[in-house]
Amino acid sequence: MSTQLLPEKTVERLSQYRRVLSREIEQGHEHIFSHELAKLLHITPVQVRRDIMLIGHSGSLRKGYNILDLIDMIGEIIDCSNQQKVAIIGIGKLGQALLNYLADNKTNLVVSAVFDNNQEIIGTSFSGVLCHGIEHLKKIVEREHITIGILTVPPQHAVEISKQMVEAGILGIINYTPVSLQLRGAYLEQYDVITSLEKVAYFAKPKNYSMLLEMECEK
Amino acid sequence: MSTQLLPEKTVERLSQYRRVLSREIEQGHEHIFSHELAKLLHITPVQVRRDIMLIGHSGSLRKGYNILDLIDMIGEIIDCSNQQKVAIIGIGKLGQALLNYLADNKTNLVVSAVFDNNQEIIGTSFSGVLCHGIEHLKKIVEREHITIGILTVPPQHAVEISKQMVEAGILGIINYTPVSLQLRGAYLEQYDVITSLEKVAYFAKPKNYSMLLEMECEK
DNA sequence: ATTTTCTTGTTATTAAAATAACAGTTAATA
DNA sequence: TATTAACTGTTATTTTAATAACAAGAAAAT
Repeated sequence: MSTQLLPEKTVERLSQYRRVLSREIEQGHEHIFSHELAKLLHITPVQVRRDIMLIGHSGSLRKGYNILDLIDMIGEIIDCSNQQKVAIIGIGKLGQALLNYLADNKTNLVVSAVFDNNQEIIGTSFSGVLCHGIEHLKKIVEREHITIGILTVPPQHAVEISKQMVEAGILGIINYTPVSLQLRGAYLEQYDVITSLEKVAYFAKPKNYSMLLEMECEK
Repeated sequence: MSTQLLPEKTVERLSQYRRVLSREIEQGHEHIFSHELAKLLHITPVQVRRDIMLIGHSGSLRKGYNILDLIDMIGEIIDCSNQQKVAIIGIGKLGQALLNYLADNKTNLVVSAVFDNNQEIIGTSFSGVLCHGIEHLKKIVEREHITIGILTVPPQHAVEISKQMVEAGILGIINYTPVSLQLRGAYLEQYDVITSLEKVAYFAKPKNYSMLLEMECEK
């Protein structure tokens, strides 16, 4: 277990390594080379080796990396031995979609509660997870030891509810609303749907895309 | 209109500038200072000025930037004068959620078609957009001059359908499936739901979060 | 008129991430 | 036993992004 923080991008890739590695295990593979893992994710072997170096893992020289060991190691780094619990706040279309994603993909993160303010759905279950009224946020987060929150409420409630989440003891929030938040007391990750689409729009414009291609050729 | 490619991060911020600037216009403001715009997005004034410099826009020294001019300029850069058209491929929960986002937020990107392979929903409309069978992708993309695609199909179809999208003439794809793609012929942006959640899990872990805070203090 | 204040625009520096280069090691091969 | 081939692990370099520093100019204040 390293005592230093890992670079953001490395953490992201570790998550992806783990996913493809589980598939390799299912296919009966025990070891994998850096160039094989790299190919699965369309990145370079050096990047794979560097990431694995940073987490302090070692491969063997002619067999590559032991897949199970690597999966375990990544698990300890990302989600600890004790599984972290997640809450989804705002269980509209996006919240439900994300819940399905988490159910389908095996991750050690488990959604323990969802919250909403729509009286009609409070008390019902989504993929087996009970929906609570938003007013019970603090109580249930504390009781269930939930540490991660997914924020998918309508934008006008984002600021207020994000504050409540931190007060309730949530340590990490991923904010899917198009509202820029600033929190102290919890790690915050923003994802802006419109922005990433507009970014694609910019780089996909023929003039810009051809400039990109030219730059790649120069290398 | 600059002839050089803008940095990715700048493009992302331009998208966000535009959104908050439209709100400023609605509130009757005509000009804005870099530090005001920065505050709205919780970034630094220098970054705002630098981005605006890169797109070749100028503010006035004591009044700041003319908001309408800036919005227009960003529009020309991101979506051209001629509105770009978007298709959503795979209109499950996530696809529908994204469609709502695009409808709610004003952006110059307009969803012109959605596609699915579920016979029951083909022919029905989502937020006023007709759902077509996936087999008509090429025909409709060509007819409607759609250039951007949002990929939200089940993972097992991601590779095959992404190829069809490029063949159909789509120039930019945002891939929400947890499958790593590599395309030639279109700009590709990946977004991995699980990965970003696992990243939050890592940095939210008390030991890691406190290291982050320490690093900020040192500055 | 002159000074001060506050802002933009731009260059210089630092930090983060990706890439390249290569040393070192093991197993297979001659 | 020596040699080659094919890896890993690590350091060095380059690229990209963010931050800091500051010159220059317009309005306001004196």
